[in-house]
Amino acid sequence: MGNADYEQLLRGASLRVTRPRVAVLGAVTENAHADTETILGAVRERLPDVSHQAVYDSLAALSAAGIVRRIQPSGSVARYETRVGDNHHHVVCRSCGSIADVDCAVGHAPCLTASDDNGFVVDEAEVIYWGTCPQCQAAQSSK
Amino acid sequence: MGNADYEQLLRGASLRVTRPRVAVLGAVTENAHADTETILGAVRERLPDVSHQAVYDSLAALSAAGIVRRIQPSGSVARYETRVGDNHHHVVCRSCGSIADVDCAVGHAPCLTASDDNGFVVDEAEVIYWGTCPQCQAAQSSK
DNA sequence: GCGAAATCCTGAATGAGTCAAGAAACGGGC
DNA sequence: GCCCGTTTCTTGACTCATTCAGGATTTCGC
Repeated sequence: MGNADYEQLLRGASLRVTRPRVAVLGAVTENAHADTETILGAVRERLPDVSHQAVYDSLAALSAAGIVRRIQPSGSVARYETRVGDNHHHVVCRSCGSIADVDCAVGHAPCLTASDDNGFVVDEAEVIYWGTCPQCQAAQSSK
Repeated sequence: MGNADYEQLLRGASLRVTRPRVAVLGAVTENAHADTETILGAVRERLPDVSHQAVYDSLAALSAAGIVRRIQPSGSVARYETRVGDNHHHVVCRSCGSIADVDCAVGHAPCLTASDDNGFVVDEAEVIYWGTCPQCQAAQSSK
């Protein structure tokens, strides 16, 4: 994906096209599930003088527009990804915190229907699987 | 539930029975989905001189033992509940942050099976429904 | 190009949560 | 019922992701 594509995405969401935003979008695309610090580093490879504040603002704007998705498993800092709108979920490693994508197990949005919603109007279901990643399994069994 | 019951729970989990722990357990039981500050306040009604550190330590010990469950939706502080082991999930209001329980929509632990686990060994699936609570719906429609 | 509005920068503040070291409490064994 | 080793609690300081504020720049419709 080139910068032109990112600009398209931004314009399509009625967002102003600024260099920090394009760079943030690129950084998030190339670093799935990255935390803010990693994104900041990646953005500075493209645009050395961005402030961390601009990155926070951009991420907030992109999240609000639905272009990026913010995920934050318990005990972790915020992480971001650009794969949105396809109903996929995440596995998180309890020991190292790494995250991987998981397509929804049971077809299309079955988990979206709560049996008793207590009067809430539900618009999204988020699933987080907790477990141990292959690396950590190997590390533990070799002890 | 009386303190004797809480003591039983603690002993059953091979945890030492201390007054802060009993008080924390009581506070979490009576304040479902409460954040740490609320729990601290409730604990101090029973035991005025507990330190906040003792509450953090107790919550960590109880969580590790599986007696309480820690939940932390994105953008929220940590919250705790005592209803564990029954595969229920949560609805979170996007505008006020309130949380309600939801029994699993599709029977027993269906969401526990990821379609492709990327080599992860999954031991738990956590589902968070995002939406708007009745109060916030009313507040928004009356604007 | 021009100007209003949005966005970005610099720099400081917030606050949930953690760390550390010594004091006190728990509970198994006598 | 008391002792002792270990766990837990207290006090107090500290970390660090994230947010807030005010002024300077940039964007984009006209």
